[in-house]
Amino acid sequence: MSERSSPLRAVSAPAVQAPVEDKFYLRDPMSTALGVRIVEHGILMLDELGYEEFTFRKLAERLSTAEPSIYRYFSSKHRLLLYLTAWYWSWVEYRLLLVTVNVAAPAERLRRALRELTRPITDDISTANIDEAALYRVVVAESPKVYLTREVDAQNRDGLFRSYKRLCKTVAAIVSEINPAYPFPVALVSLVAESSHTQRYFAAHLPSLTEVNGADPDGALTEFLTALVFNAIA
Amino acid sequence: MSERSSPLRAVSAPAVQAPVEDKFYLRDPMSTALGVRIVEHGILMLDELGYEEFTFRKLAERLSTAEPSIYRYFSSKHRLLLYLTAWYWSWVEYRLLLVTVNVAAPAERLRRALRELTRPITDDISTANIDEAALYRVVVAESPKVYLTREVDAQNRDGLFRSYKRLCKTVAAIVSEINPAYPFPVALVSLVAESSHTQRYFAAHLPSLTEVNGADPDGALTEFLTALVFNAIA
DNA sequence: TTCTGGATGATAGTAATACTATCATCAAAA
DNA sequence: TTTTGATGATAGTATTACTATCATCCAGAA
Repeated sequence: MSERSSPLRAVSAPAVQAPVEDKFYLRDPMSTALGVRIVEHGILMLDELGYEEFTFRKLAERLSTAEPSIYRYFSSKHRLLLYLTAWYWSWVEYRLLLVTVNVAAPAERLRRALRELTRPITDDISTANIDEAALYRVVVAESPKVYLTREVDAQNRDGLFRSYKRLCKTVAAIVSEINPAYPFPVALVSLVAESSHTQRYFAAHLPSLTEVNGADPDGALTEFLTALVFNAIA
Repeated sequence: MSERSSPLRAVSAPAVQAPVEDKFYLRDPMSTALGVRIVEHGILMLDELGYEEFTFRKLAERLSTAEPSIYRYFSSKHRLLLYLTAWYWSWVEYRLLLVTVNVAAPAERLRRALRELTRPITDDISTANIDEAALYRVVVAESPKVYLTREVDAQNRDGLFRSYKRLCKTVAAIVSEINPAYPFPVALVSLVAESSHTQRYFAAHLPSLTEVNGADPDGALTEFLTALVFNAIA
């Protein structure tokens, strides 16, 4: 056993034993060396192959282990993706809190929060074994698949979307601070969160569906969505 | 052979032989009785089972035919979904043009266009054999899966997303008419088109991610997105 | 009327996927 | 030293996503 703890816990609630997190996996992948490699190379292979082509058999081959060993951690590749996206949202929330804490003016806090929400995540040394940039690409290309299934309701009941919902609620609270009368704060934030991924995907694959494609696409996207929010709540 | 023509052609370009449309299917489903039943019950089964659980084998059983007969029309269930979503966007564009033609004021034209873009589609007698309401639910729950695959680029090259792109371009032109300086007209429209589905899905399955959930959710969604657009381009 | 082509039905088969079961091994904690 | 828990290795199942083949059947041309 290693001394690593689950990234979900590390990021969001280090000291608390959150029983709900266990629903993502059968065995905490961050508690063993094999588990860490499953997450690490799971991200890389999802990035390389895409969700549909990715299989546990291929991952097992890459890790020189057997398929059942992976199933001991995650009951399906869908659960692995669910785990990775939850990790991603927790990580975004962590960074978002970092840059907004101690900022008095709510407008500036919102501006910073939106920047964290809409910019791509590049690799970060603070998380060993996790290629953040690859994870970000996986989230952009695959994350809607975690909730667009017939198991959403059951999985939502199990708390598997908690980190995403909490993040949206956090940012929505800033919106309401600025304009308490605005009737759609959470919808506005979840729209921005989803759209930042969708528009980036469009820019890469269906470029005629977006203008976010010039010299500085990242800056343009943040600018586009930030203006959208501030104009909506003005 | 029946006298029906492809709905894609019927809606978007009745008189033109559009060679590109053929890429959706191996044989035009609207040219035969079996083809029509495949589309008709394909929609119903996708609505009932969801994309993942839906298979051509189950559809064949329901139609009292054999699996290979369906493969003669569509090379995969993904192609069927692609065909259905293209049909959906063509249909939306048709209705949108109906309610905006002969409206002089661009602001009013945009308002009407956004209403068509964001409201749910209910059944319509003008399309026999097509349950529009079921198709709409399928599009809301499954449409991102048509482009979130590794085949997007090839399929985009084949013109399979043409109807969606044309619709966004059409509405974006109204936006530019109102404010020629607005830098993101197409992005704004594709964002609204996607978000109208996403927010509706959230309302049904992840309700804490949106406020579009009260007494009149349809009205609230249209209002939310319309205000977003007009404030963005003001 | 016969012929013929195009659509369908029926059956079979394949490679791969998404798992599950079982048992032996092996290292470390108790 | 015993035992626990993780892993390795092998095998097997049901289902999926197709493909191949051939017989039949009906409508329209000759």
